[in-house]
Amino acid sequence: MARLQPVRGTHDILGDKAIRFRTIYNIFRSVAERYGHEEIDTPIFEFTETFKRTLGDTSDVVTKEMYTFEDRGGEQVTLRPEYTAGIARAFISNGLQQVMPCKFYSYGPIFRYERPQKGRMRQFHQMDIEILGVPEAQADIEVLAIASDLLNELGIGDHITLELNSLGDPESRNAYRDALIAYFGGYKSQLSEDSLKRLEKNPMRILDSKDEGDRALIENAPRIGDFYNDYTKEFFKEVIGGIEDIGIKYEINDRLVRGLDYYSHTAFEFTTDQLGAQGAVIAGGRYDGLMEMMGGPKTAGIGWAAGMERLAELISEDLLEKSARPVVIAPVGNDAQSMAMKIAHDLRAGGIVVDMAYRGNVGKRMKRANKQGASHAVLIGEAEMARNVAMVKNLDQGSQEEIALDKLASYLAEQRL
RNA sequence: GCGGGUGUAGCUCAGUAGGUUAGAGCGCCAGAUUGUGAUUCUGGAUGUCGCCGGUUCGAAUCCGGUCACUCGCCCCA
Repeated sequence: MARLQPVRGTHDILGDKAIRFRTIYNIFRSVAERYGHEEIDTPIFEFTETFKRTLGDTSDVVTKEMYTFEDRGGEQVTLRPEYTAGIARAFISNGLQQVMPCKFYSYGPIFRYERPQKGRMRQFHQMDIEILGVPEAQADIEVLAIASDLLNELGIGDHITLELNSLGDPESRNAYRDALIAYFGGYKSQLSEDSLKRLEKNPMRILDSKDEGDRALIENAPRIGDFYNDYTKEFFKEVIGGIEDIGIKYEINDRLVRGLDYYSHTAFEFTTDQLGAQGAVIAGGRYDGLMEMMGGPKTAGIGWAAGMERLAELISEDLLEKSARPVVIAPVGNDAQSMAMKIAHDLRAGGIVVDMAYRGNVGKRMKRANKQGASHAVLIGEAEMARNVAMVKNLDQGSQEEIALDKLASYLAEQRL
């Protein structure tokens, strides 16, 4: 136990947890496909440069959280710390601007070297949604609608708040940025150490600070809404109107920001207060500047990522997909055993879930069948074999009946409806 | 990366003025019942007391370190 432990911040997914993951993923996929999204699966690692370019050299993810290593060929590669960069790269690599718009969904592991905590692991799983090539606000609305539908179908919509903001187009955003630098620049002596650094590299991130001294300053800091130009105002209005029309509740949070330059317009987070410090369950935004920054054609983009582990903690037991109850075959004696395998095979070919009670006397095997949650036990011994029948016991009712082997599949199929 | 809490059987946990072979419930295995399952009864195995080192005649218990989990900071999904 001490020796064979998993790497810090990684977990085995089995049992109840695996069922939760599967349940959530299936709902996610069905919602995404209903919106016309198709599956994309990009490699789990990329050239390190891909992430550095997209995430920026100042972000925490790039500067201290990436799993980066040199492969045997001397290439610097990185386990993906987020989805968007890989999908954007795939878009460019595959020349997908020819087939725009592209609506994708994806699911898989993500890696970040962070201090593990509840809801925060080093290998965790995200579901991802992206729309590429749609600069219109309709994409923003659809992407939010997918998130909202997903949460509702997971039965947790009521416990989650959508916080929404607009970062504006580049013009609005730059004006705001300058105003922030001017404002906080006047209080340098009062800013926390972290925020001082942000002032130079990423002034909008100061708004995220939880430092008490900072918070007082932030209270009176300029508001982004005052810097929106007409286009930005119109765009934001359209997004808000669109989600109101389909009944999505939201709260405007004008302190919700994304520090990186390629973000614009819509930014949002779905958060819950039920997971402690790690409250964001889905987060995303519009990144119209990203493709160009990566060296591709200028292409609008918007998307979000959802944390599988966090959602898995929130959903109710009732939602879980129960696996089908098996029919368990209990042979008695060596001859029956080989025949049992054949019978099992035939039943399985007919779509029936069949398990075997592998060993022991009849009592033991029945006990086994019960433990496996079987609906029926199929008993085959010498007496039955001689007459080409099987004894089929309904484990819920305790009744049993002799059934001819060639009728077994149809009998069970009917019984188990 | 910083600060606090925790670490005993597969699971949930008892077990401190340091004292023989470390406990309970659940679960697991076997038998009562060699052709009939959830009950019941009987019996059994649970284990480097997270790991390494120190103090001591003697450490699950005290001390130091380390690893992991956990809560907060940070960051985010």
